[in-house]
Amino acid sequence: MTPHVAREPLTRSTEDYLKAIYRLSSGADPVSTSGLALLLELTPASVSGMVKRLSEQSLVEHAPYRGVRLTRDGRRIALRMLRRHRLIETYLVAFLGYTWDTVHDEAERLEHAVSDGLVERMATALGNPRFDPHGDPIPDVDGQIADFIHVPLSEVGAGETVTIRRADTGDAGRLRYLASAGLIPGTPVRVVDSQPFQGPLTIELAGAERIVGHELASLLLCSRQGI
Amino acid sequence: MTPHVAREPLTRSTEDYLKAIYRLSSGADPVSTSGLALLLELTPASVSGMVKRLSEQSLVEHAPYRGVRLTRDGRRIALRMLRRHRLIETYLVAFLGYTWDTVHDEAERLEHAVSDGLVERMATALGNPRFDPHGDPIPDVDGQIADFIHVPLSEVGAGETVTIRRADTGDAGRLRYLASAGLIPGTPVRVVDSQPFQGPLTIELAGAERIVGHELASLLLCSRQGI
DNA sequence: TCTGAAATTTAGGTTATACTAATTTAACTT
DNA sequence: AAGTTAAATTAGTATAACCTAAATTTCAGA
Repeated sequence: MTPHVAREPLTRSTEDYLKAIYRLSSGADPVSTSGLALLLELTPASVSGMVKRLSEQSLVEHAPYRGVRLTRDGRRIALRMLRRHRLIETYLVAFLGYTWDTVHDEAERLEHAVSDGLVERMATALGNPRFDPHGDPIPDVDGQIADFIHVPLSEVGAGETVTIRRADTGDAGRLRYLASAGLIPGTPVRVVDSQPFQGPLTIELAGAERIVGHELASLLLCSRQGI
Repeated sequence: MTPHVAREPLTRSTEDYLKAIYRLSSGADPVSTSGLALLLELTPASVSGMVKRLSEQSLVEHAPYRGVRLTRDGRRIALRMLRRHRLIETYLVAFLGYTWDTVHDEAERLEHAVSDGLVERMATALGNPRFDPHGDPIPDVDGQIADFIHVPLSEVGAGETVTIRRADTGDAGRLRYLASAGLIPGTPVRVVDSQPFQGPLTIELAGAERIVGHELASLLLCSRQGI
């Protein structure tokens, strides 16, 4: 179905750049060289050079001094990496005793080494999950990705009930704390009170009330509807 | 316990070279450049260059024009790769539906990407197996590797009973055939008759008699004692 | 002991990806 | 509109690991 252009094999760097560009492309605005450099922990000069090569391979479109964006091919690869990453994380948590705050680095390396076949076997073993342990949606084989509206918990009005969907941080300390507090994806939460000016929230969670600071609440992305 | 020298991170090539050198070091004789080149599918010139670099890192000892052998450090790394490779193969077969003739390539890539932690989790999930699906012994965490005496089935005398331990080939066709014939590691076999001059063998396997050609019989390495 | 073939190493070149330093472009301020 | 600053690019260098071609070493047999 998907048209596969015969192309030179992807290097690890190529995969990392495409993934990073995808990650930074919220909305349609092009991604900046410096943003990429920051995320990839490289110098802007290195990014400039690599971006030029990626654009020669038609994986990105580059308007010099203006920014990069993914082409259709580039996006396809980025989504494939995202699927791999999230499925690997889910697999490690489900079958090998990892916790959601420790899977990232392992997945980061494995995603470049697994074959499509292995990824699909893992998906099957997991029952084709649609979300990873952090609540992030897993793209399907054709690159379709669930994209429902997320509201930071900090912006939910008092009285409203929402379901936690994602913890928008990679920080292990915060992730551990959130998990220990029961604030994990899939959990329904009712906001009892929300103080203004970066103030704390009072929430009802599993029948009990609890106070959450503004910073953590802003990381918890929630949805209003069910699944 | 094991003294770990702080050293620059191992590249994928380094790991592959050390593994290959280990593989070719049967006995104590040094390994030849051309042998390595053949196994790694590289030119001898490339191997020469890399061997020099490895010896600067004290991972091998190189006597120019004479051959290479692993140092203690080099051997430790080679055995770690072997453990990874064989545990990954075992895991893929046990948990993800792979067959013993299809795991090699996947393991070949994964062994460079997994962490020690993941390898040990897989080992635990498998109950710390001592042999992989091909019957090859898996080195333990300290690099100890089972090493019992192997006799090719073709050289077992009539009347003797042995246990198949390893299929000494990477050829998928042969592996598939052997499996379909029930000739897999762990299986006890009695040699009923053995014809001379590369002739076929008659064996008794699971109560039934069966004829096996000399070539395949020579690939089946067996042990005389139990486990 | 010499010699020539085979094995090995060295010399020099290529590619991918990084770096630093220098330059160019864009954008903001006044 | 000009000047300043921030961002991005180019220029030139480095490293790992490969290659081909040329030179060197080893060793077996005459």
